[in-house]
Amino acid sequence: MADTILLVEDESAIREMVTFALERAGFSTVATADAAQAQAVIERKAPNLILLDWMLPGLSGVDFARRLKKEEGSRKIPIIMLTARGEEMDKVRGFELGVDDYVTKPFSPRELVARIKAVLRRAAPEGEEKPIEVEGLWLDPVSHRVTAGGTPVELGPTEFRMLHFFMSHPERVYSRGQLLDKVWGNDVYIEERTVDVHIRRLRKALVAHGHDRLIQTVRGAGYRFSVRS
Amino acid sequence: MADTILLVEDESAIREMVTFALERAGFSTVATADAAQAQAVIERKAPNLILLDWMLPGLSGVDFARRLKKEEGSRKIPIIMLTARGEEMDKVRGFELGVDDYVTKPFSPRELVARIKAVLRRAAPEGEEKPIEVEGLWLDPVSHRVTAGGTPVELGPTEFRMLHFFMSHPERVYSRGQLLDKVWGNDVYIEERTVDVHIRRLRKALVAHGHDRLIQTVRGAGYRFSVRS
DNA sequence: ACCGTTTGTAACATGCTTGTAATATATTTC
DNA sequence: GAAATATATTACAAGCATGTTACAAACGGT
Repeated sequence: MADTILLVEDESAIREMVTFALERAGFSTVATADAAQAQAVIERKAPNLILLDWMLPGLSGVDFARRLKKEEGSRKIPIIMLTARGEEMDKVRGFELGVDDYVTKPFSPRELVARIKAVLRRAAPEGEEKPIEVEGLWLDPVSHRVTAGGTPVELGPTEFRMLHFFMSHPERVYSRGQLLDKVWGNDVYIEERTVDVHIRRLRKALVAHGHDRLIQTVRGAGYRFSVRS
Repeated sequence: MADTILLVEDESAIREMVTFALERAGFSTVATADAAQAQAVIERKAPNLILLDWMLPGLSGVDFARRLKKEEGSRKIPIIMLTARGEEMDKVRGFELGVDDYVTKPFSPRELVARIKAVLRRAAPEGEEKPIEVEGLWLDPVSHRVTAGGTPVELGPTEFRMLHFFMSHPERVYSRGQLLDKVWGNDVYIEERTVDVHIRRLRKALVAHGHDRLIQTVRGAGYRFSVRS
């Protein structure tokens, strides 16, 4: 679930400072010193955002950014440029390249983190998610609300995500492992039995209006959300 | 939230002069030399106003303005044309394009800033003028006043903007980060937890008439303004 | 320059959520 | 029918998200 940030910066002092700040802010970070290494990381790890130093040995940050924005695989990854003071005048050129934001050195860790979050927020599709309905059970992703026959259903965050996933993928069995991936995130280390507990909590919240029957156990396989009994 | 002005001007001397004047007047500015670069900046930064030179290399200012007023994404951005003396006769044509004002070279920085402010003032109140009411809670953007059941509610500026935003976007969850973007502005970098404090202040001001229940916490997601409990 | 107000942050308090383990119940297998 | 296996249920403590308060810096008007 944690976003991965790739930092491309040749000065090791800045690299360490930034890495430390990002890790503390809950990001997963990878740091490289030049474009070549960075390219390898991008292909292997598919980072969610790239922090790119303006001046780099070998291929410059500007050229590298241009190349990234041309390649199909990396075009959509947001880029934040790290520039020194005197380089500010070239901002236009950067924006023309499709760079998403700039941070001018020296910068505070807080500002950097805030800008990263802002860019990630803007990059994320502000989904026009429509409410889902099944047999009088409504789930509205926008208002983050669930109602059964008009009356509100109280759900914890995990149960909400789980129900949301189930309702958008009905009539299909998911193993506990798959549910951990889909509902919790790709890189979590949790007991598979824990899924049972959350299934229980979800059913408990739905039982008042009889909607718990929609959450079905498939013995030996996992769970399924289905209208048919 | 400082307004961002995009300047499109091919003469670098004028570009620097105007940039300096605008920065000193508290605007955030981006300058480009031609229409192609400007287009990129518009898409990235969504400036609040565009200063457009009448004569430009490549696509002329007139043609560029026409295109901007045709595109959905840029139609609403006000445009001020920079013209030399002899070109005044064409003003009529320009106003037909939907250009908002003209400034004739040579102009004083003071005059330019004044015109920009005037245009922004005229453009800003776009439909967000009417009072909003929810369950006896009134917010009037014009008089900048809030009343609950007839009696006035004391709010700080930030709380007012926040309530205004909430009341015009009800039944929808906003994360702390989104609220920072929407209520504080795009270029401000503040701790997300600060949102909590302002939520608290807003609730405190509304509690006297029981309207604090409209500001709802959605655990793990953010806050929501909603009539329903 | 002064004073009251507003604002952002830190620190502390509180309540909910969550993952796990332990126990109970159901289903299959032999 | 007993053992083996799979799922259901419950209880709980540790962690985490949010609520709340206090305070100092910044701001705005005079």
